[in-house]
Amino acid sequence: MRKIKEADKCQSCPSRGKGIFCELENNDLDDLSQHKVTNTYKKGQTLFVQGNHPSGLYCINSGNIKVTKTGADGKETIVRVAQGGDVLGHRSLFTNDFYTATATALEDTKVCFIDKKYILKLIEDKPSVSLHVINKLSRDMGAAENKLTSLHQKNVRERLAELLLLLEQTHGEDVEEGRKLNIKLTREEMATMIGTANETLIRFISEFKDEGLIEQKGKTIILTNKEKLADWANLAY
Amino acid sequence: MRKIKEADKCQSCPSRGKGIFCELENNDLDDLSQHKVTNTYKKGQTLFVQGNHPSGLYCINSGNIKVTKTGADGKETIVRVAQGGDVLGHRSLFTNDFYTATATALEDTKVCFIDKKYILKLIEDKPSVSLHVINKLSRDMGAAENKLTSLHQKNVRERLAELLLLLEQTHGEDVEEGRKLNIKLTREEMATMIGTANETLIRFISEFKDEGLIEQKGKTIILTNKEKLADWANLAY
DNA sequence: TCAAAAAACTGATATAGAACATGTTTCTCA
DNA sequence: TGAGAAACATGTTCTATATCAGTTTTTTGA
Repeated sequence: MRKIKEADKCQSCPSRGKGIFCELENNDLDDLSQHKVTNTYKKGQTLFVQGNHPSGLYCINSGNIKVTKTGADGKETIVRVAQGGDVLGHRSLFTNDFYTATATALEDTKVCFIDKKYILKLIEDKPSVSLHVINKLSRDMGAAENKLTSLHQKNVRERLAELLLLLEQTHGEDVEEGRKLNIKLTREEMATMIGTANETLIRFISEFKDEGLIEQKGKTIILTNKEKLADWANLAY
Repeated sequence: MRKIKEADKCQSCPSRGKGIFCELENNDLDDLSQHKVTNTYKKGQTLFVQGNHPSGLYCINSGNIKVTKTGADGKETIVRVAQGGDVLGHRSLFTNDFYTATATALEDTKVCFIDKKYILKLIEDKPSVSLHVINKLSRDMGAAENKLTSLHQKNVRERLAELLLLLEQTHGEDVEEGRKLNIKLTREEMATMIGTANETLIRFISEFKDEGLIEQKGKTIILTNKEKLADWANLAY
Protein backbone atom coordinates (compact mmCIF):
# COMPACT_ATOMS: atom_id res chain seq x y z
CA MET A 1 0.00 0.00 0.00
CA ARG A 2 1.35 3.33 -1.12
CA LYS A 3 2.13 5.85 1.59
CA ILE A 4 0.19 9.10 1.11
CA LYS A 5 1.10 12.32 2.85
CA GLU A 6 -1.58 13.28 5.35
CA ALA A 7 -2.07 16.62 3.59
CA ASP A 8 -2.71 14.89 0.26
CA LYS A 9 -5.39 12.54 1.54
CA CYS A 10 -8.91 13.22 0.35
CA GLN A 11 -10.01 13.56 3.96
CA SER A 12 -7.78 16.64 4.30
CA CYS A 13 -8.98 18.24 1.06
CA PRO A 14 -10.28 21.76 1.70
CA SER A 15 -12.88 21.23 -1.01
CA ARG A 16 -13.98 17.81 0.14
CA GLY A 17 -17.52 18.77 1.08
CA LYS A 18 -18.19 20.39 -2.28
CA GLY A 19 -16.96 17.66 -4.60
CA ILE A 20 -18.55 14.61 -6.18
CA PHE A 21 -16.98 12.38 -3.52
CA CYS A 22 -18.57 14.18 -0.57
CA GLU A 23 -20.77 11.23 0.40
CA LEU A 24 -18.06 8.58 0.41
CA GLU A 25 -17.11 6.95 3.72
CA ASN A 26 -13.67 7.14 5.26
CA ASN A 27 -12.44 3.76 4.01
CA ASP A 28 -13.64 4.54 0.49
CA LEU A 29 -11.75 7.82 0.65
CA ASP A 30 -8.64 5.97 1.80
CA ASP A 31 -8.96 3.71 -1.22
CA LEU A 32 -9.50 6.73 -3.48
CA SER A 33 -6.42 8.41 -2.03
CA GLN A 34 -4.43 5.37 -3.07
CA HIS A 35 -5.49 5.77 -6.69
CA LYS A 36 -4.66 9.41 -7.25
CA VAL A 37 -1.65 11.67 -7.54
CA THR A 38 -1.57 15.22 -6.26
CA ASN A 39 0.03 17.92 -8.37
CA THR A 40 0.58 21.62 -8.10
CA TYR A 41 0.38 23.92 -11.09
CA LYS A 42 1.84 27.39 -11.26
CA LYS A 43 -0.15 30.26 -12.75
CA GLY A 44 -0.33 29.83 -16.51
CA GLN A 45 0.48 26.12 -16.59
CA THR A 46 -1.91 23.84 -18.46
CA LEU A 47 -3.45 20.68 -17.02
CA PHE A 48 -4.51 19.41 -20.41
CA VAL A 49 -4.75 20.70 -23.95
CA GLN A 50 -7.53 20.62 -26.54
CA GLY A 51 -6.97 17.61 -28.83
CA ASN A 52 -5.12 15.47 -26.29
CA HIS A 53 -6.29 12.05 -25.24
CA PRO A 54 -7.82 11.89 -21.75
CA SER A 55 -6.53 9.32 -19.29
CA GLY A 56 -8.26 10.27 -16.07
CA LEU A 57 -10.13 12.79 -14.02
CA TYR A 58 -8.85 16.04 -12.53
CA CYS A 59 -10.26 17.03 -9.16
CA ILE A 60 -9.44 20.54 -7.98
CA ASN A 61 -8.18 20.85 -4.45
CA SER A 62 -7.69 24.61 -4.48
CA GLY A 63 -7.26 27.44 -6.96
CA ASN A 64 -9.12 28.64 -10.05
CA ILE A 65 -8.72 27.09 -13.48
CA LYS A 66 -9.99 28.46 -16.78
CA VAL A 67 -11.39 26.15 -19.44
CA THR A 68 -10.86 27.54 -22.92
CA LYS A 69 -11.70 26.54 -26.45
CA THR A 70 -9.55 27.68 -29.34
CA GLY A 71 -11.16 28.19 -32.73
CA ALA A 72 -9.75 27.59 -36.18
CA ASP A 73 -8.36 31.14 -36.29
CA GLY A 74 -6.65 30.78 -32.91
CA LYS A 75 -9.16 32.91 -31.04
CA GLU A 76 -9.74 31.87 -27.43
CA THR A 77 -13.04 31.60 -25.59
CA ILE A 78 -13.34 30.85 -21.87
CA VAL A 79 -16.26 28.46 -21.60
CA ARG A 80 -16.15 28.21 -17.80
CA VAL A 81 -14.01 28.71 -14.73
CA ALA A 82 -13.55 25.77 -12.38
CA GLN A 83 -12.74 26.17 -8.70
CA GLY A 84 -11.98 24.02 -5.65
CA GLY A 85 -14.26 20.97 -5.52
CA ASP A 86 -14.93 21.00 -9.24
CA VAL A 87 -13.87 18.19 -11.52
CA LEU A 88 -12.33 18.63 -14.96
CA GLY A 89 -11.93 16.34 -17.92
CA HIS A 90 -14.94 14.24 -16.97
CA ARG A 91 -16.78 14.88 -20.19
CA SER A 92 -14.15 13.54 -22.53
CA LEU A 93 -13.70 10.62 -20.14
CA PHE A 94 -17.27 9.45 -20.59
CA THR A 95 -17.62 10.15 -24.27
CA ASN A 96 -14.20 8.71 -25.09
CA ASP A 97 -13.34 11.71 -27.23
CA PHE A 98 -10.22 13.81 -27.24
CA TYR A 99 -10.26 16.82 -24.97
CA THR A 100 -12.41 19.48 -26.59
CA ALA A 101 -10.94 22.25 -24.44
CA THR A 102 -7.79 23.39 -22.69
CA ALA A 103 -7.48 23.82 -18.90
CA THR A 104 -5.07 26.45 -17.60
CA ALA A 105 -4.35 27.49 -14.01
CA LEU A 106 -5.33 31.10 -13.32
CA GLU A 107 -3.17 31.06 -10.19
CA ASP A 108 -1.12 28.58 -8.20
CA THR A 109 -3.28 25.51 -7.95
CA LYS A 110 -3.42 22.09 -6.28
CA VAL A 111 -5.07 19.37 -8.33
CA CYS A 112 -5.54 15.61 -7.90
CA PHE A 113 -5.48 13.27 -10.87
CA ILE A 114 -7.50 10.06 -10.64
CA ASP A 115 -6.92 7.14 -12.95
CA LYS A 116 -9.59 6.53 -15.60
CA LYS A 117 -10.24 2.87 -14.82
CA TYR A 118 -10.64 3.54 -11.15
CA ILE A 119 -13.04 6.44 -11.56
CA LEU A 120 -15.23 4.51 -13.99
CA LYS A 121 -15.41 1.62 -11.53
CA LEU A 122 -16.24 4.02 -8.72
CA ILE A 123 -19.13 5.43 -10.69
CA GLU A 124 -20.53 2.00 -11.36
CA ASP A 125 -20.19 0.92 -7.74
CA LYS A 126 -21.23 4.05 -5.89
CA PRO A 127 -24.57 5.52 -6.91
CA SER A 128 -23.85 8.61 -4.80
CA VAL A 129 -20.85 9.43 -6.96
CA SER A 130 -22.69 8.97 -10.25
CA LEU A 131 -25.60 11.06 -8.97
CA HIS A 132 -23.20 13.84 -8.06
CA VAL A 133 -21.59 13.64 -11.49
CA ILE A 134 -25.02 13.87 -13.11
CA ASN A 135 -25.88 16.78 -10.87
CA LYS A 136 -22.64 18.56 -11.66
CA LEU A 137 -23.10 18.03 -15.41
CA SER A 138 -26.69 19.22 -15.19
CA ARG A 139 -25.66 22.44 -13.50
CA ASP A 140 -22.83 23.06 -15.93
CA MET A 141 -25.23 22.42 -18.78
CA GLY A 142 -27.68 24.90 -17.34
CA ALA A 143 -24.94 27.50 -17.01
CA ALA A 144 -23.82 26.88 -20.60
CA GLU A 145 -27.36 27.29 -21.95
CA ASN A 146 -27.76 30.49 -19.97
CA LYS A 147 -24.57 31.87 -21.47
CA LEU A 148 -25.78 30.88 -24.92
CA THR A 149 -29.03 32.74 -24.39
CA SER A 150 -27.26 35.80 -22.99
CA LEU A 151 -24.85 35.92 -25.88
CA HIS A 152 -27.79 35.86 -28.25
CA GLN A 153 -30.23 38.13 -26.47
CA LYS A 154 -28.23 40.66 -24.51
CA ASN A 155 -25.85 43.46 -25.39
CA VAL A 156 -22.34 43.73 -23.98
CA ARG A 157 -23.31 46.00 -21.12
CA GLU A 158 -25.97 43.57 -19.92
CA ARG A 159 -23.66 40.60 -20.32
CA LEU A 160 -20.93 42.33 -18.32
CA ALA A 161 -23.33 43.10 -15.47
CA GLU A 162 -24.40 39.46 -15.54
CA LEU A 163 -20.80 38.23 -15.52
CA LEU A 164 -19.90 40.38 -12.53
CA LEU A 165 -22.87 39.02 -10.61
CA LEU A 166 -22.00 35.43 -11.53
CA LEU A 167 -18.41 35.93 -10.40
CA GLU A 168 -19.74 37.45 -7.19
CA GLN A 169 -21.77 34.30 -6.54
CA THR A 170 -18.83 31.96 -7.00
CA HIS A 171 -15.91 34.13 -5.88
CA GLY A 172 -17.48 36.94 -3.88
CA GLU A 173 -16.03 37.99 -0.53
CA ASP A 174 -17.28 40.57 1.95
CA VAL A 175 -15.23 43.74 2.27
CA GLU A 176 -15.96 47.18 3.65
CA GLU A 177 -17.02 48.72 0.34
CA GLY A 178 -19.21 45.81 -0.80
CA ARG A 179 -18.45 42.46 -2.40
CA LYS A 180 -14.93 41.82 -3.66
CA LEU A 181 -14.41 39.47 -6.63
CA ASN A 182 -11.69 37.20 -5.36
CA ILE A 183 -10.47 35.91 -8.72
CA LYS A 184 -7.56 36.93 -10.88
CA LEU A 185 -8.69 37.56 -14.44
CA THR A 186 -7.23 39.92 -16.98
CA ARG A 187 -9.60 42.23 -18.85
CA GLU A 188 -8.81 40.19 -21.94
CA GLU A 189 -9.96 37.02 -20.17
CA MET A 190 -13.13 38.63 -18.90
CA ALA A 191 -13.83 39.79 -22.43
CA THR A 192 -13.55 36.27 -23.85
CA MET A 193 -15.97 35.07 -21.17
CA ILE A 194 -18.78 37.24 -22.52
CA GLY A 195 -17.77 37.16 -26.16
CA THR A 196 -16.54 40.68 -26.74
CA ALA A 197 -13.34 42.63 -27.42
CA ASN A 198 -11.24 43.70 -24.44
CA GLU A 199 -11.44 47.37 -25.44
CA THR A 200 -15.23 47.19 -25.38
CA LEU A 201 -15.20 45.45 -22.02
CA ILE A 202 -12.89 48.06 -20.53
CA ARG A 203 -15.15 50.85 -21.74
CA PHE A 204 -18.16 49.39 -19.95
CA ILE A 205 -16.17 48.68 -16.79
CA SER A 206 -15.29 52.39 -16.81
CA GLU A 207 -18.96 53.24 -17.27
CA PHE A 208 -19.99 51.12 -14.30
CA LYS A 209 -17.22 52.73 -12.28
CA ASP A 210 -18.37 56.23 -13.26
CA GLU A 211 -21.93 55.32 -12.31
CA GLY A 212 -20.80 54.08 -8.89
CA LEU A 213 -21.85 50.46 -9.41
CA ILE A 214 -18.35 49.09 -8.93
CA GLU A 215 -14.96 50.13 -7.55
CA GLN A 216 -11.47 49.07 -8.48
CA LYS A 217 -8.61 48.32 -6.11
CA GLY A 218 -5.74 47.72 -8.47
CA LYS A 219 -7.17 45.10 -10.84
CA THR A 220 -9.65 43.56 -8.48
CA ILE A 221 -13.23 44.67 -8.76
CA ILE A 222 -15.56 45.38 -5.86
CA LEU A 223 -19.31 45.44 -6.44
CA THR A 224 -20.70 48.38 -4.50
CA ASN A 225 -24.26 48.32 -5.83
CA LYS A 226 -25.41 44.80 -6.60
CA GLU A 227 -29.07 45.78 -6.89
CA LYS A 228 -28.53 48.30 -9.64
CA LEU A 229 -26.14 45.93 -11.38
CA ALA A 230 -28.86 43.26 -11.33
CA ASP A 231 -31.23 45.76 -12.90
CA TRP A 232 -28.79 46.39 -15.71
CA ALA A 233 -28.12 42.67 -16.16
CA ASN A 234 -31.76 42.32 -17.22
CA LEU A 235 -32.04 38.86 -15.69
CA ALA A 236 -34.94 36.75 -16.86
CA TYR A 237 -35.88 35.27 -13.48
CA MET B 1 -50.67 -4.85 -13.12
CA ARG B 2 -51.66 -2.22 -15.63
CA LYS B 3 -52.36 -3.37 -19.15
CA ILE B 4 -50.11 -1.64 -21.69
CA LYS B 5 -50.83 -1.62 -25.39
CA GLU B 6 -48.22 -3.62 -27.26
CA ALA B 7 -47.32 -0.58 -29.37
CA ASP B 8 -46.66 1.52 -26.27
CA LYS B 9 -44.28 -0.93 -24.63
CA CYS B 10 -40.66 0.11 -24.49
CA GLN B 11 -39.73 -3.00 -26.42
CA SER B 12 -41.67 -1.69 -29.42
CA CYS B 13 -40.16 1.81 -29.26
CA PRO B 14 -38.58 2.74 -32.60
CA SER B 15 -35.89 4.68 -30.73
CA ARG B 16 -35.18 1.98 -28.18
CA GLY B 17 -31.61 1.28 -29.29
CA LYS B 18 -30.63 4.92 -29.11
CA GLY B 19 -31.97 5.82 -25.68
CA ILE B 20 -30.58 5.67 -22.17
CA PHE B 21 -32.47 2.42 -21.52
CA CYS B 22 -30.89 0.54 -24.39
CA GLU B 23 -29.01 -1.88 -22.13
CA LEU B 24 -31.95 -2.89 -19.94
CA GLU B 25 -33.22 -6.48 -20.08
CA ASN B 26 -36.72 -7.44 -21.14
CA ASN B 27 -38.18 -7.79 -17.66
CA ASP B 28 -36.72 -4.43 -16.64
CA LEU B 29 -38.32 -2.90 -19.72
CA ASP B 30 -41.65 -4.47 -18.77
CA ASP B 31 -41.35 -2.87 -15.37
CA LEU B 32 -40.44 0.45 -16.95
CA SER B 33 -43.42 0.23 -19.29
CA GLN B 34 -45.62 -0.06 -16.21
CA HIS B 35 -44.33 3.22 -14.84
CA LYS B 36 -44.81 5.45 -17.83
CA VAL B 37 -47.58 7.03 -19.85
CA THR B 38 -47.41 7.53 -23.59
CA ASN B 39 -48.66 10.79 -25.08
CA THR B 40 -48.87 12.31 -28.50
CA TYR B 41 -48.30 15.98 -29.14
CA LYS B 42 -49.42 17.87 -32.20
CA LYS B 43 -47.13 20.33 -33.94
CA GLY B 44 -46.77 23.44 -31.81
CA GLN B 45 -47.91 21.87 -28.53
CA THR B 46 -45.63 22.26 -25.52
CA LEU B 47 -44.47 19.39 -23.31
CA PHE B 48 -43.35 21.72 -20.53
CA VAL B 49 -42.80 25.41 -20.02
CA GLN B 50 -39.90 27.40 -18.58
CA GLY B 51 -40.61 28.09 -14.91
CA ASN B 52 -42.79 25.02 -14.28
CA HIS B 53 -41.98 22.41 -11.69
CA PRO B 54 -40.65 19.12 -13.08
CA SER B 55 -42.30 15.88 -12.04
CA GLY B 56 -40.67 13.32 -14.29
CA LEU B 57 -38.70 12.49 -17.37
CA TYR B 58 -39.75 12.80 -21.00
CA CYS B 59 -38.44 10.15 -23.37
CA ILE B 60 -39.01 10.81 -27.06
CA ASN B 61 -40.43 7.94 -29.06
CA SER B 62 -40.57 9.75 -32.40
CA GLY B 63 -40.60 13.29 -33.76
CA ASN B 64 -38.49 16.39 -33.27
CA ILE B 65 -38.84 18.75 -30.33
CA LYS B 66 -37.27 22.18 -29.93
CA VAL B 67 -35.95 23.34 -26.57
CA THR B 68 -36.16 27.11 -26.20
CA LYS B 69 -35.23 29.70 -23.62
CA THR B 70 -37.11 32.96 -23.41
CA GLY B 71 -35.27 36.05 -22.21
CA ALA B 72 -36.55 38.95 -20.12
CA ASP B 73 -37.60 40.79 -23.28
CA GLY B 74 -39.52 37.80 -24.64
CA LYS B 75 -36.93 36.90 -27.27
CA GLU B 76 -36.64 33.19 -27.98
CA THR B 77 -33.49 31.14 -28.42
CA ILE B 78 -33.45 27.49 -29.49
CA VAL B 79 -30.77 25.88 -27.33
CA ARG B 80 -31.13 22.44 -28.90
CA VAL B 81 -33.38 20.14 -30.88
CA ALA B 82 -34.21 16.74 -29.39
CA GLN B 83 -35.18 13.75 -31.52
CA GLY B 84 -36.30 10.15 -31.08
CA GLY B 85 -34.31 8.41 -28.33
CA ASP B 86 -33.45 11.65 -26.58
CA VAL B 87 -34.63 12.45 -23.09
CA LEU B 88 -35.95 15.82 -21.96
CA GLY B 89 -36.38 17.42 -18.58
CA HIS B 90 -33.63 15.33 -17.02
CA ARG B 91 -31.57 18.32 -15.97
CA SER B 92 -34.16 20.00 -13.83
CA LEU B 93 -35.00 16.58 -12.39
CA PHE B 94 -31.53 16.11 -10.97
CA THR B 95 -30.92 19.68 -9.85
CA ASN B 96 -34.42 20.04 -8.37
CA ASP B 97 -34.87 23.38 -10.10
CA PHE B 98 -37.79 24.64 -12.09
CA TYR B 99 -37.62 24.03 -15.81
CA THR B 100 -35.16 26.47 -17.30
CA ALA B 101 -36.47 26.01 -20.82
CA THR B 102 -39.59 25.26 -22.81
CA ALA B 103 -40.07 22.14 -24.98
CA THR B 104 -42.30 22.43 -28.04
CA ALA B 105 -43.11 19.80 -30.68
CA LEU B 106 -41.86 20.76 -34.13
CA GLU B 107 -44.17 18.17 -35.68
CA ASP B 108 -46.56 15.44 -34.52
CA THR B 109 -44.68 13.62 -31.80
CA LYS B 110 -44.95 10.56 -29.57
CA VAL B 111 -43.44 10.96 -26.10
CA CYS B 112 -43.34 8.81 -22.96
CA PHE B 113 -43.45 10.34 -19.51
CA ILE B 114 -41.74 8.51 -16.66
CA ASP B 115 -42.44 9.24 -13.03
CA LYS B 116 -39.71 11.07 -11.13
CA LYS B 117 -39.41 8.63 -8.22
CA TYR B 118 -39.16 5.64 -10.50
CA ILE B 119 -36.50 7.13 -12.75
CA LEU B 120 -34.35 8.20 -9.79
CA LYS B 121 -34.56 4.68 -8.36
CA LEU B 122 -33.67 3.22 -11.75
CA ILE B 123 -30.57 5.37 -11.95
CA GLU B 124 -29.44 4.26 -8.50
CA ASP B 125 -30.07 0.60 -9.26
CA LYS B 126 -28.87 0.30 -12.83
CA PRO B 127 -25.35 1.59 -13.48
CA SER B 128 -25.89 1.22 -17.23
CA VAL B 129 -28.71 3.77 -17.11
CA SER B 130 -26.75 6.28 -15.07
CA LEU B 131 -23.73 5.87 -17.35
CA HIS B 132 -25.92 6.57 -20.36
CA VAL B 133 -27.35 9.65 -18.67
CA ILE B 134 -23.82 10.86 -17.93
CA ASN B 135 -22.84 10.16 -21.50
CA LYS B 136 -25.86 11.97 -22.88
CA LEU B 137 -25.25 14.99 -20.65
CA SER B 138 -21.58 15.03 -21.60
CA ARG B 139 -22.42 15.11 -25.30
CA ASP B 140 -25.05 17.79 -24.86
CA MET B 141 -22.57 19.80 -22.83
CA GLY B 142 -19.97 19.46 -25.57
CA ALA B 143 -22.48 20.61 -28.16
CA ALA B 144 -23.45 23.59 -26.00
CA GLU B 145 -19.83 24.65 -25.53
CA ASN B 146 -19.25 24.36 -29.26
CA LYS B 147 -22.22 26.60 -29.95
CA LEU B 148 -20.91 29.07 -27.39
CA THR B 149 -17.54 29.17 -29.11
CA SER B 150 -19.11 29.52 -32.57
CA LEU B 151 -21.32 32.34 -31.45
CA HIS B 152 -18.27 34.14 -30.14
CA GLN B 153 -15.74 33.38 -32.83
CA LYS B 154 -17.60 33.00 -36.10
CA ASN B 155 -19.67 35.28 -38.28
CA VAL B 156 -23.22 34.50 -39.37
CA ARG B 157 -22.21 32.91 -42.66
CA GLU B 158 -19.85 30.50 -40.93
CA ARG B 159 -22.39 29.69 -38.24
CA LEU B 160 -25.05 28.98 -40.85
CA ALA B 161 -22.77 26.60 -42.73
CA GLU B 162 -22.01 24.88 -39.42
CA LEU B 163 -25.70 24.61 -38.55
CA LEU B 164 -26.57 23.06 -41.88
CA LEU B 165 -23.84 20.46 -41.42
CA LEU B 166 -24.99 19.69 -37.87
CA LEU B 167 -28.58 19.25 -39.03
CA GLU B 168 -27.30 17.00 -41.79
CA GLN B 169 -25.59 14.79 -39.21
CA THR B 170 -28.71 14.38 -37.10
CA HIS B 171 -31.48 14.67 -39.69
CA GLY B 172 -29.78 14.04 -43.01
CA GLU B 173 -31.31 11.72 -45.60
CA ASP B 174 -29.97 10.61 -48.95
CA VAL B 175 -31.74 11.97 -52.00
CA GLU B 176 -30.79 12.28 -55.65
CA GLU B 177 -29.40 15.81 -55.40
CA GLY B 178 -27.43 15.28 -52.18
CA ARG B 179 -28.41 15.20 -48.51
CA LYS B 180 -31.89 16.35 -47.57
CA LEU B 181 -32.45 17.92 -44.14
CA ASN B 182 -35.44 16.00 -42.86
CA ILE B 183 -36.57 18.47 -40.24
CA LYS B 184 -39.25 21.13 -40.31
CA LEU B 185 -37.85 24.44 -39.14
CA THR B 186 -38.95 27.92 -40.14
CA ARG B 187 -36.27 30.39 -41.17
CA GLU B 188 -37.08 32.27 -38.00
CA GLU B 189 -36.34 29.15 -35.93
CA MET B 190 -33.11 28.49 -37.77
CA ALA B 191 -32.12 32.09 -37.09
CA THR B 192 -32.65 31.72 -33.33
CA MET B 193 -30.51 28.59 -33.38
CA ILE B 194 -27.45 30.53 -34.51
CA GLY B 195 -28.25 33.80 -32.81
CA THR B 196 -29.11 36.04 -35.72
CA ALA B 197 -32.06 37.85 -37.29
CA ASN B 198 -34.23 35.92 -39.74
CA GLU B 199 -33.62 38.47 -42.50
CA THR B 200 -29.89 37.97 -42.16
CA LEU B 201 -30.26 34.20 -42.19
CA ILE B 202 -32.41 34.29 -45.31
CA ARG B 203 -29.84 36.42 -47.11
CA PHE B 204 -27.08 33.91 -46.48
CA ILE B 205 -29.29 30.97 -47.44
CA SER B 206 -29.85 32.77 -50.74
CA GLU B 207 -26.09 33.24 -51.08
CA PHE B 208 -25.42 29.55 -50.53
CA LYS B 209 -28.16 28.77 -53.05
CA ASP B 210 -26.63 31.13 -55.62
CA GLU B 211 -23.23 29.56 -55.08
CA GLY B 212 -24.67 26.08 -55.63
CA LEU B 213 -23.92 24.76 -52.13
CA ILE B 214 -27.55 24.03 -51.33
CA GLU B 215 -30.89 23.62 -53.07
CA GLN B 216 -34.39 24.28 -51.88
CA LYS B 217 -37.45 22.10 -52.48
CA GLY B 218 -40.21 24.16 -50.97
CA LYS B 219 -38.89 24.88 -47.48
CA THR B 220 -36.70 21.85 -47.11
CA ILE B 221 -33.04 22.30 -47.76
CA ILE B 222 -30.81 19.89 -49.63
CA LEU B 223 -27.04 20.07 -49.22
CA THR B 224 -25.51 19.58 -52.64
CA ASN B 225 -21.91 20.40 -51.78
CA LYS B 226 -21.03 19.36 -48.25
CA GLU B 227 -17.29 19.73 -48.77
CA LYS B 228 -17.45 23.37 -49.76
CA LEU B 229 -19.94 24.02 -46.98
CA ALA B 230 -17.48 22.50 -44.50
CA ASP B 231 -14.81 24.84 -45.85
CA TRP B 232 -17.04 27.82 -45.21
CA ALA B 233 -18.00 26.57 -41.76
CA ASN B 234 -14.37 27.03 -40.77
CA LEU B 235 -14.46 24.03 -38.41
CA ALA B 236 -11.70 23.84 -35.83
CA TYR B 237 -11.00 20.11 -36.15
C1' DT C 1 15.87 48.57 -9.06
C1' DC C 2 15.16 49.45 -13.32
C1' DA C 3 14.31 48.37 -18.17
C1' DA C 4 11.43 45.79 -21.06
C1' DA C 5 7.14 43.59 -21.65
C1' DA C 6 2.48 43.08 -20.72
C1' DA C 7 -1.75 44.86 -19.52
C1' DA C 8 -4.93 48.67 -19.12
C1' DC C 9 -6.98 52.46 -21.03
C1' DT C 10 -8.65 56.15 -24.61
C1' DG C 11 -9.95 57.94 -29.03
C1' DA C 12 -11.09 57.52 -34.02
C1' DT C 13 -12.88 54.83 -37.76
C1' DA C 14 -15.02 50.99 -40.15
C1' DT C 15 -18.45 47.49 -40.70
C1' DA C 16 -21.28 43.37 -39.85
C1' DG C 17 -25.49 42.65 -39.14
C1' DA C 18 -29.85 44.37 -36.68
C1' DA C 19 -33.96 46.78 -37.52
C1' DC C 20 -37.36 48.72 -40.43
C1' DA C 21 -40.16 48.83 -44.54
C1' DT C 22 -42.55 46.62 -48.10
C1' DG C 23 -43.72 43.26 -51.51
C1' DT C 24 -44.36 38.26 -52.67
C1' DT C 25 -45.16 33.57 -51.96
C1' DT C 26 -46.92 29.79 -49.40
C1' DC C 27 -49.67 27.79 -46.03
C1' DT C 28 -54.12 26.85 -43.48
C1' DC C 29 -58.58 26.11 -42.30
C1' DA C 30 -63.46 27.82 -42.62
C1' DT D 1 -61.26 26.77 -52.69
C1' DG D 2 -60.30 31.10 -51.60
C1' DA D 3 -59.38 34.77 -48.07
C1' DG D 4 -56.48 35.84 -44.36
C1' DA D 5 -52.38 34.83 -42.06
C1' DA D 6 -47.88 33.23 -41.78
C1' DA D 7 -43.58 32.78 -43.70
C1' DC D 8 -40.27 34.18 -47.13
C1' DA D 9 -37.59 37.49 -49.57
C1' DT D 10 -35.07 41.88 -50.66
C1' DG D 11 -33.71 46.73 -50.48
C1' DT D 12 -32.39 50.57 -47.23
C1' DT D 13 -30.98 52.69 -43.03
C1' DC D 14 -28.73 52.79 -38.72
C1' DT D 15 -26.09 51.40 -34.69
C1' DA D 16 -23.47 48.55 -31.55
C1' DT D 17 -19.29 47.03 -31.33
C1' DA D 18 -14.99 45.36 -33.66
C1' DT D 19 -10.73 47.01 -35.16
C1' DC D 20 -6.82 49.98 -35.39
C1' DA D 21 -3.60 53.13 -33.38
C1' DG D 22 -1.60 55.23 -29.78
C1' DT D 23 -0.60 56.48 -24.54
C1' DT D 24 -0.23 55.35 -19.83
C1' DT D 25 0.17 52.22 -16.10
C1' DT D 26 1.49 47.93 -14.01
C1' DT D 27 4.08 43.80 -13.77
C1' DT D 28 8.05 41.04 -14.22
C1' DG D 29 12.49 39.17 -13.98
C1' DA D 30 17.50 40.02 -14.96
